[in-house]
Amino acid sequence: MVTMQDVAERAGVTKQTVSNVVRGRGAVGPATAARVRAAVEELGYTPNLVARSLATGATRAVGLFVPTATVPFYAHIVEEVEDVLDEHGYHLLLCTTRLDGERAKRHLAGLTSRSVDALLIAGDRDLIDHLPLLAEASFPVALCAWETDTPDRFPVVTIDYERAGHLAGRHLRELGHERVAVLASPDHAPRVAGFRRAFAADGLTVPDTAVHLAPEPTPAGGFTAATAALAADPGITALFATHDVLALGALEAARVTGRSVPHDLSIVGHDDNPETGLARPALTSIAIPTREMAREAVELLLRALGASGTPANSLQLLRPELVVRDSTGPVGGRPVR
Amino acid sequence: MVTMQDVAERAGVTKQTVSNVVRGRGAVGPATAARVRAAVEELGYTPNLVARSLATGATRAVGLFVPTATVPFYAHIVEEVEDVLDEHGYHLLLCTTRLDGERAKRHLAGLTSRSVDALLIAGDRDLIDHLPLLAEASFPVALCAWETDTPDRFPVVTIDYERAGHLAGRHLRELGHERVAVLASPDHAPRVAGFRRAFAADGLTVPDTAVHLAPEPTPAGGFTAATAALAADPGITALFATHDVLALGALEAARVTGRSVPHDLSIVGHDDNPETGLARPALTSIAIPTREMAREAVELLLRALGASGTPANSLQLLRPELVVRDSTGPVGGRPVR
DNA sequence: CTGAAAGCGCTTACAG
DNA sequence: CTGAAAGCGCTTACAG
Repeated sequence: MVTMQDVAERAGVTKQTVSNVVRGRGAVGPATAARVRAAVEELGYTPNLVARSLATGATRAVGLFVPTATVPFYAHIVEEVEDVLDEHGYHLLLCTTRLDGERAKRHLAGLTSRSVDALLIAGDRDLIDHLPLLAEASFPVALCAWETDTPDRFPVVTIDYERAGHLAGRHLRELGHERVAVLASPDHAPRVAGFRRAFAADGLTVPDTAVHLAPEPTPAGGFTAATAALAADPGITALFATHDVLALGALEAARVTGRSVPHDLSIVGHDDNPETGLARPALTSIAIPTREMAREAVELLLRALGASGTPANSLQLLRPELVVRDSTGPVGGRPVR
Repeated sequence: MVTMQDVAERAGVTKQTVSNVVRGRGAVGPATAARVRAAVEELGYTPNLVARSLATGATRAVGLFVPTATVPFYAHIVEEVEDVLDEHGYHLLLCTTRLDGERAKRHLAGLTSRSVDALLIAGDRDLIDHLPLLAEASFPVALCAWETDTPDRFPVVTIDYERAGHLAGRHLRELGHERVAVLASPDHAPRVAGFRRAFAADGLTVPDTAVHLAPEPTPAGGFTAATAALAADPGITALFATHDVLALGALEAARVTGRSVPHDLSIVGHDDNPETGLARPALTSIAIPTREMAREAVELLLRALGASGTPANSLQLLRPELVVRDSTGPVGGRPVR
């Protein structure tokens, strides 16, 4: 491996000068600089980043924890984080925790030892018990995509999930729906609360018995929950699924029970997952600014790196938006004719 | 930050001894070791990985290039790679290239400078032009998930895609299909070739006019291609989609043209993507051992790290399997009654 | 079983 | 504008 010293000898200067030229800093005469650059070229010199890191105390790498990479929501976060890092010349160290707290802890310990300059934790509940370990971390830490029990020790950039639920509820209210049900994943309490608030504003109640937990966050789970909801109260005219994949199952349940969507049953999803774009009828959903959220979180971290070192401890809420498509319509919307 | 020297002073030994205790190597007396461990505990010492890397020349990090993280196939590769690395105490440095050759090149340059111990490139055509840069890399490089134009400079672990196409073709032949069409993505020539071989074995030809390129790897692209195929030859009884998402579009095209699947039209997909499990009828597909492939590739790299340094330059082909479900049936299968 | 020395390849002040 | 020195925190032989 060719070192800075080799280049220096070749160019007839000292390695300090080579360092200056390579980094484009410090004052170097144009003739000297040219000579150094030529030597770099001839020798095929490339600086040893590890040595640089040891000297500067910065690795130019940022760690990212996500629960998994196979769920599109997190895959988009990964890509956006990488984009921002790339723009700033940083590398991405990825850790997926896969519902495994021990694994999460192990990775955390590994990263803590100076191998990253900052750490972003995206919606990772596997890590929540180990968060105290980070209290004494020597680098900035931020959280994003956090829905419930938001830790207050670190800055958080997330979605206003309560508002998301409210958007869904208000949309159904504006269409005149009164008897409705909710298909929810266990972690989605804020969405459900927001949904209820929209009904409460009109003096209506969404009872606990109308909230059906999906056994798993898949179309099959949504099918099960929707079937249960329809059986519990066959008179409902609309369904709010706190996740698009659950809405997919609800669509199937409507089909099986002979209900036409949206004429007999309106369905509104959540996340506006592009991967569910093939659903028919096209799903009305709540769009989540996932990539913007990830970007804000990384930039917050990177700003802290440039400045004081610790980011301002704040909670930033990104706003979701209602996207109306074909799966929702006015109550009693079936053409009478 | 507390250093090894601090621990040494506290324990009344030299830092070399601390090093030995921390790494669990070298011979240290039990009493001394206990004293050192206590000092580590009290001071909250954690070794500086960067310094260790500079001294040892190993970073215990492996780089992975993938085209994107948002396609499930690659997301699974990412997770499997990370699993294997985790088992061996390595970290994952992730780079997605996103159809951007310049970006790929930039990342490659960044990683080459000693910041990874090995590099795995998964099906990344964005990188193919820059592969020569790696010829002089000081660390082992391997490729996986490569379908066409497999570079022969590096070891490759991939899928036997030709065999995958053959499995699809043979399955349709066994069901008696003779007039068929193929919906293909441009990069999937080997799958198409294998498919044809199955027909050629029986003296049948799948003409070029029966191979329809999908404009994009999405259900919409599959719909377009399938519609074209059905218009070009309304008499076909089966369709092979070289990608499950294309098969999804084909299902829709069958519906639109009033064909019942599998009675009027058999459809076989490729990849056995779990995310397409909601298709109705359930899709017959070719299952790809994605995670096994990723595991083999990383382990090959890790083995090289332990041994000589350069892995044996070989081509390893993992075998796909046919998974029969409800979208394929015997030709002329519509019940007559 | 323990210690003193040299070195990994760079950067950061500080003289000239 | 250029050079000699010290140091980043660890590990690797090598003496004792």
